[in-house]
Amino acid sequence: MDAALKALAEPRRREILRLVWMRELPATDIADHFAEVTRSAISQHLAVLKTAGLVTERRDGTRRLYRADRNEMKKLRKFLDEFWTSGLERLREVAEAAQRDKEKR
Amino acid sequence: MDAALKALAEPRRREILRLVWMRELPATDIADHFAEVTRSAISQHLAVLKTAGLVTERRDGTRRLYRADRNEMKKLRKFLDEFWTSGLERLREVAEAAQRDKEKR
DNA sequence: CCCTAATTTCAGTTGACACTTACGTAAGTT
DNA sequence: AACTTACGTAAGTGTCAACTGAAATTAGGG
Repeated sequence: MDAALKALAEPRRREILRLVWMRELPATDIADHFAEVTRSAISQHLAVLKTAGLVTERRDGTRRLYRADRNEMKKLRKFLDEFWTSGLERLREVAEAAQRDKEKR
Repeated sequence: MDAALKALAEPRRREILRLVWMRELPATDIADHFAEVTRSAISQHLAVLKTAGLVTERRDGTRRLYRADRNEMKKLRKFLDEFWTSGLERLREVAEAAQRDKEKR
């Protein structure tokens, strides 16, 4: 999830993820969508997304087809949700802070 | 939202946000939570979080109190949600891709 | 007014990262 | 076998981001 968050911090990678969200696409088609950068750059972005678990790769002859792996995005949402819902976690931290204050005195 | 995503990509900043999620905290208390880095580094992280709209700052004498601004996080959740829900956006992109294919031939 | 506390700001260093160009490679095509 | 297509990988470059240590800033107390 750490890697996924970092991967999504880059706008270009978000755009790529959008492209492969609904359908599988070969690397070339993805790269064609970006006039500003080279194929190589896109290939590297795809690698980042892949190791972050945000996309999966499937080979078909000479081509490589990419598709979003929605599971990782679900985890991200869950992570954000937990900022609200996990009151327990919050309480633990409050307790720890109080402890530190005590030690300081 | 772009800035918020980037801000959260850094683990230290996520931790800070957790600390000020439930309660207001002065910068020093926040910095004390991190033994590994200097006060200065934390101050800079706080600045990033602030310009990203993830925390608010309130001055009280010589101290500065920080607190999470949950609104921005809500926006982030919305952003993630829209990867699923905005089918219209997806359809537009599919249409554009088809157009590009046509032009290629 | 000097002093201390709390905190930011500045200058400089280092490492990470997005990028390009060039090359490598595997699978189809002629 | 030679060629082409569809990619990844390697190496090098420039920029940005996280960090440190020192100086500046701001408020309050003696």
